[in-house]
Amino acid sequence: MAQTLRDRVIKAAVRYIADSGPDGLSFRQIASDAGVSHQAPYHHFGDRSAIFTEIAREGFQKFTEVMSSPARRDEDSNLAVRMCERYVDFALTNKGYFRVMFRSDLCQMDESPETQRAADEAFDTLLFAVGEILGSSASIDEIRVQATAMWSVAHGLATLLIDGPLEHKIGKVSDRRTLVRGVANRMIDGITS
Amino acid sequence: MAQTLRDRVIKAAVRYIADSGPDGLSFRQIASDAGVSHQAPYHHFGDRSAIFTEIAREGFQKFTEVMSSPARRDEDSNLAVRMCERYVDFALTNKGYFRVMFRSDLCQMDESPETQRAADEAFDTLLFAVGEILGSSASIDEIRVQATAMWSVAHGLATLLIDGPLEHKIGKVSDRRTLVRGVANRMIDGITS
DNA sequence: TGCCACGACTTGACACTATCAAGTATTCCG
DNA sequence: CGGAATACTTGATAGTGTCAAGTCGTGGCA
Repeated sequence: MAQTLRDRVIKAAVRYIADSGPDGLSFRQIASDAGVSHQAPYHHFGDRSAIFTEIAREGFQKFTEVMSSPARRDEDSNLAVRMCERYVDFALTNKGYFRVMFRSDLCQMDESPETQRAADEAFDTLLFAVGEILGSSASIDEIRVQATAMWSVAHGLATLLIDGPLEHKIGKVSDRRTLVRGVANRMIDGITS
Repeated sequence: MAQTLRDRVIKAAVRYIADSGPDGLSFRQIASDAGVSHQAPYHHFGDRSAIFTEIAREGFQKFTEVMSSPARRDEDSNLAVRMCERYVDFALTNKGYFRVMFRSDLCQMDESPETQRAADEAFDTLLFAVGEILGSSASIDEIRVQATAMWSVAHGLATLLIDGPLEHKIGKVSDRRTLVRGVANRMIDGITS
């Protein structure tokens, strides 16, 4: 099954970003790796930032799928902990996407309703989960603050693990799962108390 | 008082990063803005990544100062909440530094012991604070997990506010301070319970 | 069948970038 | 006085994003 050039370009870009970050990404390099002229990718993506925007869109889509899938047996039974774990897992196994998704300086959301919508959908799954955790008695405002808290802790942990000095600071993170559950549980105690 | 070219270059770079992110930063543009030849900055910083490394070093230094300064009257009396607030405040008022400090793909810590040390020192102030919060009965492991949790929530909140879609998602963050305190308090409830 | 429009790509050019290499001018020190 | 170090400059090279103008095949329609 022949992959289109468009797909190959995105795939190569995501791989590169996962390895070396988005900054040094070169359209021309990717084109030459794919064995096409330097303008071929340009035909599929208006400009350099467009490919980031598209990667973000796909990323949010994958993210939503992961976050809203039914619980598996090997996952924590607590919804909040599970969300946290999935968030971090997603980030670490999809570095190439994750590193782009939250970079408003890279991708121009305002020019891509599709990416905007994908991001909204992702956040909605989070809001929905927090609503379930807090129960029907919680106010909208309360849900928003709690969702922000949950999002923050998962996002912070993920970014610190990916790009930050966390590993270097707390010693070898030999068992990431335990760390994530530990952190999430502290958080959850705060939320549900 | 004549600022050295080195200082002017860093200042201009930090300002640019705060406005537009680190990616498009151009050595040559900065040089020409400063009215010097395109190689002048190159003389002070071995290469492009060296300026990021230096910005990170200064950033961590400022960060440590902010985090370890004595409590002011207008700050929250709870140490954990105060640390959280300061963290986010620092990030938002020092975007140019913050955007670089945690980007291991941009600055090569491993080649700069000074930056490495500055980062270590920053984390130590955090560990110290968590130690105080938990009291002397807490184990080292417990302190590390709690410190990671606190760091994660503050870091996540800060990055989401700076680069992320948070503002767009939870509506206008009209009173950031209230949001940060709200989030921090949820976290703290978890930690101290 | 003939034609032509359009998508997918190529080729060429331009301005811009980081970086290497080799200058120059000043200052400070033995 | 000499020379080494410091703080630059000028010049050149390779690589970059992007504009503009091709080419080439395939599908649809007369």
